[in-house]
Amino acid sequence: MSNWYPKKGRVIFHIDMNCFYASVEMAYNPKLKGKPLAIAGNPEERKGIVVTSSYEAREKGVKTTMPVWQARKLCPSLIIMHPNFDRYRTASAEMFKMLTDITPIIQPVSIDEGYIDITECKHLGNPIEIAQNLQNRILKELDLPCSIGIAPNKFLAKMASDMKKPLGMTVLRKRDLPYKLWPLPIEKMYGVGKKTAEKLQAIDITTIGKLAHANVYQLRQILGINGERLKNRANGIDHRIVDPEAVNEFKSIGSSQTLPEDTTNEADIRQLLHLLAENVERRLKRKQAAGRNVQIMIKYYDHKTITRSRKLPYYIDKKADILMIAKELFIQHWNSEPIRLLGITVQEVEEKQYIAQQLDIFTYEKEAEKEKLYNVIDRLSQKYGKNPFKQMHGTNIDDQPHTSFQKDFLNDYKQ
DNA sequence: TCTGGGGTCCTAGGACCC
DNA sequence: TCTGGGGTCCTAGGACCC
Repeated sequence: MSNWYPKKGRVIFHIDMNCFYASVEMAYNPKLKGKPLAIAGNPEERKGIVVTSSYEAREKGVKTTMPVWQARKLCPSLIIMHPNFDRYRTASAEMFKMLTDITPIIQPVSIDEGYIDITECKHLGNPIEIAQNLQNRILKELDLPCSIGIAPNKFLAKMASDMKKPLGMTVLRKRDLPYKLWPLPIEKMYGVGKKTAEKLQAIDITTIGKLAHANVYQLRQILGINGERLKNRANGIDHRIVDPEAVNEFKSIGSSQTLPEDTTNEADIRQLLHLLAENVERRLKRKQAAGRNVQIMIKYYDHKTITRSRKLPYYIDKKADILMIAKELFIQHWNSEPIRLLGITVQEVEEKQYIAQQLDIFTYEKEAEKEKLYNVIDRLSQKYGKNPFKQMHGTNIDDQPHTSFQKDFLNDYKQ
């Protein structure tokens, strides 16, 4: 193991918290240590699946995304807890704060993992020492185990942190590839999922090493541009930088939920759409952002899923606006079959401070209102072949048969 | 008794303009 | 008369990750 920084090139860490949610619960309540523990969303309902589990549970075959009933069968003594997201967010924030004592070049990837670039941290010691100290500190002060991958780029650091768990520390340099990376089965490679693995296996690419030496034209043919990229990664080539800004550049904000049971009940559906729009509004507000594309997702009883979206000529962030578009899309595209899950996502999201510069706020609101009204009238007339304007402002809205959706929709608009 | 909820990125086809 | 091709935008779906 080299104790020296490379003469050229970077030194990247990938820090990966082990069984994060389960470990946080164990730090919080040490009596749970050494026991099979699973964190699962709504264990009593059908959507209850295992989100994370302790190593003791994994030994019994409990896996992430496994339905709770199945996990219980495999491990009758399994302790099941609801997720305490506030707890996890706090622990995560404390962990990331420790990283700032090493370098400001930090890129969080999710609540429990992130990259740092320590190329310019020679004053803190060699990479091994820095990693060791960090791992010890996280364990000592937060009572949380992590694995650290040390490599010249992000991809290798990511693969390295995965090689030893828990409390692992793995160096993966270019010269280590032939014996540390290449023997791994292709499906272990980051970026290769089930589908890609199947395609690669079909042409006898069964290990990362075989991918590293594969014909690039053949790869491009079956995987497109991604084939080339994967081959480069397998050869240890990855020029992506550790970007501290990336975390602020969110592009969409969505909320989705599985219903307690498959349904065609319009009241239930309407209620859920309200809830989803409210969630999205709240999270947009929290980020001081707005978006100009609304997408709905409908997953039917048979898991067939459709998405339908509409781009808007203005930015929105209010529940009523989000809901209006979502409902229109829903009415237009629901095929009346039982629904399992609904989702609303606002896309093309920008922080308001950047949007405000585009248009003076008065013009913006006026134009937006006008545009919205025209669009609504247009689409309603197309759909119902009547003059919807008369309905909206008329007195006899109940004279004609309306579905509850249409009524609800018009009510929303009048507000 | 199967299979959540939050995202990102890429592809492909059609509309439209020049 | 009967027709090219490039570029951009929009939409839908799919693959992948945690």
